[in-house]
Amino acid sequence: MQSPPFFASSEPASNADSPAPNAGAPAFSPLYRQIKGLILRSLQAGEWKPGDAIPSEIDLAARFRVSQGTVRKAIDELAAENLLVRRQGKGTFVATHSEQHVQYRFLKLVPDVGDISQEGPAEREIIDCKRLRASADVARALALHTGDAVLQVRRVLSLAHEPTILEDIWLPGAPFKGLTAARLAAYHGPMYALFETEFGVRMVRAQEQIRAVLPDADQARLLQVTPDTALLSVERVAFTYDGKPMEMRRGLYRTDKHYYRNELQ
Amino acid sequence: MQSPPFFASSEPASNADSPAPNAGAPAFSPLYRQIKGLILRSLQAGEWKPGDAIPSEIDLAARFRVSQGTVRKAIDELAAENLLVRRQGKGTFVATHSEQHVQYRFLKLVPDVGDISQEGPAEREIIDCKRLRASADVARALALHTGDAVLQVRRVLSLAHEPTILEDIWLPGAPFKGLTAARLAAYHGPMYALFETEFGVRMVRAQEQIRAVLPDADQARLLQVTPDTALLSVERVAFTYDGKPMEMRRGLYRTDKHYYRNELQ
DNA sequence: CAGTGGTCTAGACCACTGG
DNA sequence: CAGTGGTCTAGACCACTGC
Repeated sequence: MQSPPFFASSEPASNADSPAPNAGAPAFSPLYRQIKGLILRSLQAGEWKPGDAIPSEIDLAARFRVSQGTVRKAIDELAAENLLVRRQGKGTFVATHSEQHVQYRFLKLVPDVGDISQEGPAEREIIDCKRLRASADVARALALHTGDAVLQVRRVLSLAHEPTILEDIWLPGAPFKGLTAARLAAYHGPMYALFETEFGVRMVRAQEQIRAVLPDADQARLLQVTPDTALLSVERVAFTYDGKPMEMRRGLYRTDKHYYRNELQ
Repeated sequence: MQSPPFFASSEPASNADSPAPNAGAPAFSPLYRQIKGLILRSLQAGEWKPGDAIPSEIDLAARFRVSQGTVRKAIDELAAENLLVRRQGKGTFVATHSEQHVQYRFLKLVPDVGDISQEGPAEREIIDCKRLRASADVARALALHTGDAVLQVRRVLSLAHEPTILEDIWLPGAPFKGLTAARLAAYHGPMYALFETEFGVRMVRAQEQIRAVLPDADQARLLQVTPDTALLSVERVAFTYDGKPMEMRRGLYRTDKHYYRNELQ
């Protein structure tokens, strides 16, 4: 192997290691993080699509002219972030929302008794799907300007044949041009899988803000509860590879037969 | 370095890698996991206390007669699980709830504006602290029998001088013999830090079940809200090194000026 | 069987800490 | 400066998959 090739690279300074722009500190970045950044860039660029195998560690080591161990450490981190999935004997694959046997990776609601798979697939009903102008809140969450075009979807998910989740979803208009209620209704599988295959938008990370609220009349009716039923309000912003917010979602969860599960570590 | 020493070891089969007792499958366990198990055992046994430095990687490699890289991988996993903390140039330390600058590691409630440190330290008021017999629910959560002695604590935490969290805490009687309201009130710092220093109980992991509820009259009074205020119910079970549940806790959170924050990845 | 990821080793060198 | 964790390499071998 030759000397490390990327320290004086002509690559634009778009490393994935968020170097915290301190003018004074050169912010040492180890080689494996630079490799990680290059792999990430290939993922963003769509060189390998969700579900695909990426090249073997040996191939990547040759491509980047580093040792296999260095590639390995880069892939380790990407796998820990759920961007890649390793399968011994087979290869390393780009994570996808489609074929994951955990159908809803970001849905933390589980039934009091049994598990989510016993309830069968969620029944989905699209209540509404329209284009409108972003409110200040939505614009801020999606890093848009107030008044920019956004798509709003309202839907109800039923678990065990009981309406359980009411969601309002806001999407930036441009990347989701062509998304309609019909298309949503026709698609079977997680919404994020549809985003992947139809719009090339891959959600990799999200953060949620959870509160307890009482529903308004509309919400109560759609969830078939009385207006004095406390509900979980789950506000989510989801991000793509490059860290851009690409979805905002506000869910109202009934928690009479389910709970939001969280592991602390 | 000599040949790996632990494959035919006389150690009792208490590896940390949960070998899933399939009689048919020998369940290959790599060396670094066995080392991890041994380090974990030393942690459980109290060989190194929270806040202490553990021996250097070179020392551990010599002790276990493996390469530094193997020790390193074992420590990597323990650090990823927040049981150890690495500090370059200084050493590897046993994680503690005491001196962490994130004072409340397991508390995910954050203010709508600003951050938790701006609100100053939480004011704590012990409402009640008594010994009683475990109900069926509590016994199940703590892996006790119904009727076993447990300690129950009720307290209110105020953030920004406003009562925000009402907690009922149940602890198994035996390990917490001698814990009184006075002792709790006298201690400044996280309750889990007190558990560490005074009772040798170290919480390393927890899971929470979150629901939306309405308070009863007592609860509403203590939190200074009206009974029609929706609150977050956060039920937590916390575990020690050996995976034994050692605390059950039910928190009621006001979410009018705070929210429960969760990162999904 | 070849090809993949997974483990283990040994040694060199770097970055950071504190005396 | 010595001691710590952090990086990088190179090579050997193991475990798993699928042809």
